[in-house]
Amino acid sequence: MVDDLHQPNSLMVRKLESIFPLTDEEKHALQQVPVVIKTLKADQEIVSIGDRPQHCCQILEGFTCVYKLSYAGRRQIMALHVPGDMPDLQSLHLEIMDFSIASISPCTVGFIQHDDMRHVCERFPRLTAAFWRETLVDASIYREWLLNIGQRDAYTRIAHLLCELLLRLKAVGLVEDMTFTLPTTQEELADAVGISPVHVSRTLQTLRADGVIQTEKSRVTVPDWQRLVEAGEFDPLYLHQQGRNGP
Amino acid sequence: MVDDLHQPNSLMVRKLESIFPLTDEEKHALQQVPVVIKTLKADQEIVSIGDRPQHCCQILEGFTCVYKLSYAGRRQIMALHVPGDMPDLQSLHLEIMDFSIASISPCTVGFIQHDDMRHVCERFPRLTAAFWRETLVDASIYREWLLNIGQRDAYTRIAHLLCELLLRLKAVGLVEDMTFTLPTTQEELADAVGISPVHVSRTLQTLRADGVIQTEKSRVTVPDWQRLVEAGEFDPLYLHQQGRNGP
DNA sequence: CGCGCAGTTGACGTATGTCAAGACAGGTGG
DNA sequence: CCACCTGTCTTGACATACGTCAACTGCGCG
Repeated sequence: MVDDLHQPNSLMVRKLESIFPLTDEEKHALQQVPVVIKTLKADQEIVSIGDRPQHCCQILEGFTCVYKLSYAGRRQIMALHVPGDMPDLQSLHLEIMDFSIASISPCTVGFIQHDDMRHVCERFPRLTAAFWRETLVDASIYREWLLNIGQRDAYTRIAHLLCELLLRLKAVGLVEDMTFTLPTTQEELADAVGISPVHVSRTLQTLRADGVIQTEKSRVTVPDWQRLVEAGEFDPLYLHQQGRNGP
Repeated sequence: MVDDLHQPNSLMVRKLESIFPLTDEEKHALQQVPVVIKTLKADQEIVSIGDRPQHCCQILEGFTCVYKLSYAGRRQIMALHVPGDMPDLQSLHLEIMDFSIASISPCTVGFIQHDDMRHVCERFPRLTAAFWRETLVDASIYREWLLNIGQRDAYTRIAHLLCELLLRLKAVGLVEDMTFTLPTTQEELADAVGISPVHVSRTLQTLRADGVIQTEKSRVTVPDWQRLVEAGEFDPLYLHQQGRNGP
C-alpha cells in the first residue's frame, strides 16, 4: 500500500476492480483524474455538516469517522472508514453535507473534484455504477448498525463491530495473523455503538476475559474467528464483499 | 393520487421531478416502462432477505417497512416507506437482498423489471442520477435514525420520527391540516425506534399529555409544529427536500 | 520528571425492559 | 343485533442493563 502512494489513484482502481474487472481504458482514465493528497493529524475535521463541498475524498491511510451531534451534544459515529473507502461520494448528488467527517488517527486523504468525477463517469458509465454501488454498500452498513444499536446488547454490539472491521480491513490487506490496528479510543468506540465509554471499558474486559479478543495497545487480535462471529451474531452478507464470507 | 393510478408511472415522474424538471422525452420514456401493480394486505412480505430479485418496486399506496431480525428474534425496522418511495432500488446493483420489506398497512405496489430500469437509465443518464440520489437520501435517513436510536431518549426518538413522517407525507400530499394517517401498531413503532412496545405506549401518552400530538385511531395531528420539532430535536436538513424546511 | 489523557474501578442512580393482568375495540358468526 | 374472539393498548409491580460521577492508575510525551 505504501509504495502505491506514488500512484495516488491506484487504490481507487483496486477498489473498483473488486466490483468488476476494469478495462484498460477505464483504468487509464481513472489514473488521469487529478487527486490532491493531504495528510492530517488525528481528530481533524475533513468535511463539516452544512458544507457544500466541490470535491469528494478517498481515505488512503488511517481511519476516519462519519458523525453527527445531538442537541444535547452527544456524538453518534455512524461509520468508520478505512483505507480505500470514499466516505462522501454522496456529495456528488446531495448538495449539502448532512454529516461531518473527521480523522480518528493520523490520515492521508485524496481529494477529487466533483467535476472530474462526473467527467470520468460520463465517459465510462460502468464507473457510475461502481461508485453508486459503493454508496449502496455504505447504506447497507448503516442498516446493520441500526440493527446492532437498536436490538443488541453492549457485548454483542462491540463484538459485531470488531467482526465488521476485521473483514473490511482484511479486504484491503490490513489484517495479518488475525491481528489489526484499531486506532480508536474507547470513547470513540462508545460513540460508534451507542453506549457509554465506561461501559465499553467493562465490556472489552469481559470480551478479553472470555478469550474472544486479545488486545495490546491499539492492536486487536482474534484468536478464534468463529467465537467472535458468535459473540457478535455476525453475518457478513450485508458487507456485499463478493466471493468473501470469512477471513 | 387515486386517480393517478390509471397512469401507474406518474408517481415516479412526480418523484423524479421533485429532484429536477424532466424533459418531455424523459417523461415519455418513463411512462413507457412496464409496471406490474399488485395489491397487498397488511403484514405481507414483499421481498425477503437473501432474495435475488429481478425487479424493484415503488410504493403507490400504503406503508411498508424495511427490517431485519437479530438472532434473538428481535426485529429492527430500519425504514418506513410511504407512497412514492422506492425501497429496494439498491437491488439494481447489489445482487442479494440484505433486508426484508413488508407491508405495514394494505398497500398497492408497482414492480419494474431491472432490465427495464437499466434501459431507461442508459438512454437518459439524468435518470440514473435521480435514482442514485434517491438511494442517497435513504442512506441519509438511516444515518439520522442511527443518531436517533443511539443518542436520544424514548420521548425524543418518537417525536423525531413523527416529525420526519409528517414532512415526508406532506411532500406527497398526504397531510391535511397537520393531520396524517399512521397505520402502524405501537409494536411497529417500537421496533422502529428501538424501544419496547409498552414503553412506546407510555411515551405516546406523555406526548399527548404534553399537547405535542393528538391522536384519534390511527390519525395523528400536530397542533403545534414548532413544539413537535423541539420535542424531537428535529432538523430537516437530512431529508434533502429541496426548498422545503417546514410544513 | 511531571503533566495529561486514556483507561479502570466502585458506588450508586435511572431509563427502560419484562411480565402479567385487565380494558377496549373491531370484526365475525350465529 | 348480540355474543364472542382476537389483536391492540394500557396499567402496575418489579427487574436490570446501562449511565453517571468521581477517584484512582498507568502510560506516553514533552
